[in-house]
Amino acid sequence: MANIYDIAKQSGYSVATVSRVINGHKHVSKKAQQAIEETMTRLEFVPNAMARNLSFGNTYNIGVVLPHTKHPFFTEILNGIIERAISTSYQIVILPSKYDEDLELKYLEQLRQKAIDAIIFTSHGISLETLAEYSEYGRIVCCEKTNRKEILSVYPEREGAYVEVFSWLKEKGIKQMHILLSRSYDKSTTSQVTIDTFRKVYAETPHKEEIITGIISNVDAKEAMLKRINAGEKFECIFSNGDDVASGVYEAFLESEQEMPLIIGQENQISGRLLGLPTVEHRFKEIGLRAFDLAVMNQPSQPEPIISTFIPR
Amino acid sequence: MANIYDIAKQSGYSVATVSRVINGHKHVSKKAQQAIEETMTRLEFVPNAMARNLSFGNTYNIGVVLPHTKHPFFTEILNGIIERAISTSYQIVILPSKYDEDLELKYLEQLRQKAIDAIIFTSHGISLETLAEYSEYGRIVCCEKTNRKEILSVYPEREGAYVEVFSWLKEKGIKQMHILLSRSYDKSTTSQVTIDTFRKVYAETPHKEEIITGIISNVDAKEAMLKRINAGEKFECIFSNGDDVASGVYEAFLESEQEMPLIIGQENQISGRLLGLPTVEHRFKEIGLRAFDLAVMNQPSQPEPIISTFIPR
DNA sequence: TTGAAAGCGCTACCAA
DNA sequence: TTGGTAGCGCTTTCAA
Repeated sequence: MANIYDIAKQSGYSVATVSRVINGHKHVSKKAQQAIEETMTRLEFVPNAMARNLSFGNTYNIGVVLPHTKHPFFTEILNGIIERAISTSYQIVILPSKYDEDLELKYLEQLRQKAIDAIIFTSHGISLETLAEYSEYGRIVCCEKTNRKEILSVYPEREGAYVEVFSWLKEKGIKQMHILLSRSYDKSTTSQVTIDTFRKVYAETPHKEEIITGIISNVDAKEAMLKRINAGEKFECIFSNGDDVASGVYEAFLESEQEMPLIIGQENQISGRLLGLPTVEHRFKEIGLRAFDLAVMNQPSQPEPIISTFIPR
Repeated sequence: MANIYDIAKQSGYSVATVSRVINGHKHVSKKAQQAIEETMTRLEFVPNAMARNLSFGNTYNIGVVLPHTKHPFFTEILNGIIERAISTSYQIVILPSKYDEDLELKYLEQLRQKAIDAIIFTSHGISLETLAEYSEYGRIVCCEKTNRKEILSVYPEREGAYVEVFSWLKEKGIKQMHILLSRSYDKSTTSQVTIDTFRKVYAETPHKEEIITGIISNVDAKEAMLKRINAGEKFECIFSNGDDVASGVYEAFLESEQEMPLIIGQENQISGRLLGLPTVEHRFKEIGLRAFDLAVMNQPSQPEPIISTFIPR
């Protein structure tokens, strides 16, 4: 593979001039430019990306930390990021985490090693303190509300929509409610908002046994519900964390021939529409679009809410 | 940021020895190792990833070309790739293409520029000839059946399942069939297999008007079907390219209060299960797992089929 | 407008 | 076991 020295030698100019041509800089004579370009195409020269990055000091890589890809929160944010990246010179590097703190730390180290220019945490197992510590090595954006100024933030503003849902349910006369969550209250701000909003609207704390965590997929939901149904538990209303999840709940009741409770979904997915379930629409893709902008831009910014809406059905 | 020279100076050893410690090489005294490691932690030193890559001559980046992320074929393959990559030292770089040949060429150039070590095409707009030409710069794997030995290949073997589907439909007495496709016959091997298998089983060529292309999402399907229903077209059976797509078809008929035709889905998605539609299960995730292995390994290999199965309902 | 040479930060060969 | 130094391939400053 030809390198810049070969081009210099064969064209009769210096590497400095060749470099100028490569980068389209001024102060190169027409003659030199033509000779060099001719030589480059003749030798099928392409500049080595790594070497350029080393010289420039940046990588044009944006890392995206994903715990998994089983929930639209993550896949939709990723889609937004990808869509936004396509017309830029930046590339998206996937950093799968499984919420593993060691892995997340490894990725933060990559920021320090300048293997990536910026990092987007769609979610994080590691503490915000630790994230903040690494912000000196590159931009860090987080898809949750955080008030630390070192961390850029764009997040779904769920509370308004949740207030609507719970008020709607209360008005309907719903007394008992099961809540399906992906992660526990102490680990997830989403879980916190959900429960806190319930508490606010209903003016009571949900029973521990009525909060079911560890539910991510349709199958998780179906299995968890079947178990409880078979144990004789009764259900009036189920507030789930996704339409696909809600469908799993629906299937569990259908299969065990129990009376169908009122099921609420989220994400406005196809499954929820087919079953006619009320749902909450979150604009995750927009969060991705915005997260990319924040990762690339240099200005600090306020946490940016992206508003969710309730879709009754 | 401290570099290897700083460590050398402060620890009293040379950069060569520091490098040996970084890479865990032999022939370093306990004393030297301790002194150097102490200095590294004291100065918060981390080796620069770009510089190492430049020296080593590889990047540990695998590029994955995705036309879009609206169909499980792409998202599931990507999931498989990610799952497989997580325990390796390789990273996944997303290369969105929209089937745009210029973009795809740009990505192949990155292979030449050594910005990525290997590239996986989940699908391609560019010709196999061109792909083959670039194979000298890095491993190229393609998620479709190709007989060129320069290109590694792992693909869904659909024909067997399609024979089953069409035979099943024929036995049921289905005479007329509409076929929904993502891309046209000449551009997509999937479309070719679909139509060729229909032809084989039914011993007749499908009517041009009964082949509907450009259908990728649920919404595409719903809109296309509504248009045709409103134009007075009649439907006996619809073979679609996905359960979510099939659901769009279902919704169109439901909305326009027409008699529901027999609808066949694919991908075994939640939506198809909820509607009780027959479907074809493709093991896309496995294709992703395997594609990653091929991209990382150095041995050439035969095209590898991953068998699809028909799920009647 | 051009070129020499000093970076960028690290690896690995060859001597010692 | 160590160190000197020539790479890896490119950019950029400083002189000319």
